[in-house]
Amino acid sequence: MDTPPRRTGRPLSFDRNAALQQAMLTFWHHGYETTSVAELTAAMGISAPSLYAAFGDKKQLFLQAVRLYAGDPADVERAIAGAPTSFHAARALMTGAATTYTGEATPKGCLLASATASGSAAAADVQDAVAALRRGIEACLRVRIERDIQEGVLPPGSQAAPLAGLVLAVTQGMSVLAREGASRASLLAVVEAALRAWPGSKAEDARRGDGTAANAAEHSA
Amino acid sequence: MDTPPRRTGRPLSFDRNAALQQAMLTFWHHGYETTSVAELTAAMGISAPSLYAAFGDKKQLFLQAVRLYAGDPADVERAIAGAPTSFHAARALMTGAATTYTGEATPKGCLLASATASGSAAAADVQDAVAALRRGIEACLRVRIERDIQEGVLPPGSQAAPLAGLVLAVTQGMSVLAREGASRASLLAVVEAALRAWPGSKAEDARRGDGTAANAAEHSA
DNA sequence: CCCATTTCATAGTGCGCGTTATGGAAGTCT
DNA sequence: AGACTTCCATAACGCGCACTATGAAATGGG
Repeated sequence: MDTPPRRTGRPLSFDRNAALQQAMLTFWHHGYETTSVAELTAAMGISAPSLYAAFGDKKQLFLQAVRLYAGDPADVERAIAGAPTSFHAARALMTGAATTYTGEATPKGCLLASATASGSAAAADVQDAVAALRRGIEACLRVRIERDIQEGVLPPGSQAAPLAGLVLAVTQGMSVLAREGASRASLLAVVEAALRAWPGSKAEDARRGDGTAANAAEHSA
Repeated sequence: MDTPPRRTGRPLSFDRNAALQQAMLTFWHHGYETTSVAELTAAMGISAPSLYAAFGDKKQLFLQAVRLYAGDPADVERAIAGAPTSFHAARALMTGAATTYTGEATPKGCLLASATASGSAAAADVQDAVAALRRGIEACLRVRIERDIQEGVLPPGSQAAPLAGLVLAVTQGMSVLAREGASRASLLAVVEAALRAWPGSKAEDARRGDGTAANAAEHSA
C-alpha cells in the first residue's frame, strides 16, 4: 500500500521502520522546525538522498513519525469508548501520558506538544495535522463524558466540555513539566490530583487505585 | 541602569521600549528559534545594526522580551503570598493565564510555553532561563499551599507538590488549547473545573465567583 | 551476459540565517 | 565653527539550511 511491489533493482540497504523510529525520536527530542535534516540523517544512519527517496521530504517524514508516535487514532477512541466510565478513560489517558513522557529510553515530554508549540507560518499545516489529533481525542472524551451524564454515572449538571478540556490541558501541561525534569512519580501525583476534580470523586475514591484500562492512551516504546 | 548616561552623539531615532514590545509580540507569536532576526527588525521598525547596538544579540533580546512579558517575579510571588488562601492564589494564577492567553491584541497562548517547548541544544540556556521562571512560581505556590495546610485552612493530608504541579500543568496546557483557538470562556471553564480538585472545594464553593486577587499572575497588555 | 531498474555515496545547489564592517548623517560639547 | 561621539543605512560576511544532480554499485529479468 505504501510500497507498491518493487519488482527489480537494488534492494534497500536499511530497515525503513527502524529509520522511521529514529526519525521519530529525533523529532521528539528537538521538535519539528528545530530538527535539521542533517540531524535526521545522522540519527537514521542514512544519507539525505535515501531519506528523500524513502520518505518524501522533511514534512512528510514528520507526519509519518507522528503516525508512528500516536498509533492508530481508532485505538485511542476505542479505549475511551470502551472504558468502564469516563473517569477511567480520563485516568488512563493521563497516566498513559505521564508514563510516556517520563520514559527512560525516550525523550522527555510529548512529541506533539513539543513539535508544534512554536512554529512559523511555513509549518502551519503541520500544526493543523497535530491539532486535529488532539481535537479528536478531546471530542471523543467529551462524548464519553456526556454519555456518563445521560446514563447517570455522573451527576446531572456535570459539564463535559470543561472536563475534557481539563484532561487535555493537564496532559499537554505535563509535557512541559516532564521536559523540565519532573519525575514519573510526581506527574502521576499530578494526575491523581487532577482526578479529584471529577464529579463525584472526592474522598470516597481517593485511595482506590485500581487503574483499570490504564495505559491505553499512548504507546510506550 | 540599563542605559548609562549618554552624554553626546546622535540620539536614538526609535522608542526603545516600543521596539522591545514589538519584539516581545513577535517572539510570543512565533517562538524563539522560529523567529528570525529579519522578522524582528521588520516588526520593530529598525535595521539589524540598530537592533544589535540596542539589545545585544537575538538571545539577549529574547531574554529582555521575557522580562517584559513576565514582569517582575517579585510581583507574582507577592500576589501568591498575599492571597487570602492558596485556593485564591491558584485561581488568580490560572484565570490570569487564561485571560492573557486569549487576549484580542496579543498572540494566543503563552510566550514562555511557546518559545521553549521545542528547542535545539544551542538554545539550552534560553530554556533554562524560562524554566527558572516557572520553577519559581511553582515553588512559591507550593510554599503557599504548605502554609495553608499548617494553618488548617486545607485539610491535613493535602499534598502541596501535586497541587502546585497541577496548577502549573493546567496553566501550560491551556496555552496549547489557546493556540488552537480555544475561547476565553472555555479556558475559564477549564480553570473552574481544575479548581474542583482543590481540597475541601466541592459543591460548597462551586458558584462563589468572587475572583479575589484575580489578574495578578501575568500582565495583560 | 547484458540490460533495465532501483539505491547508494559524493558533492553541490540556491537561499536564508545571525551577525557585522563601512561610511556617512545627526547630534552634543567647547 | 569644528572636534568628537553616537547612530543610521547599505551591503556584505560565512555558515548551515532543505534539497538535488550525477554517476557508480547492486539487484532481477531476458
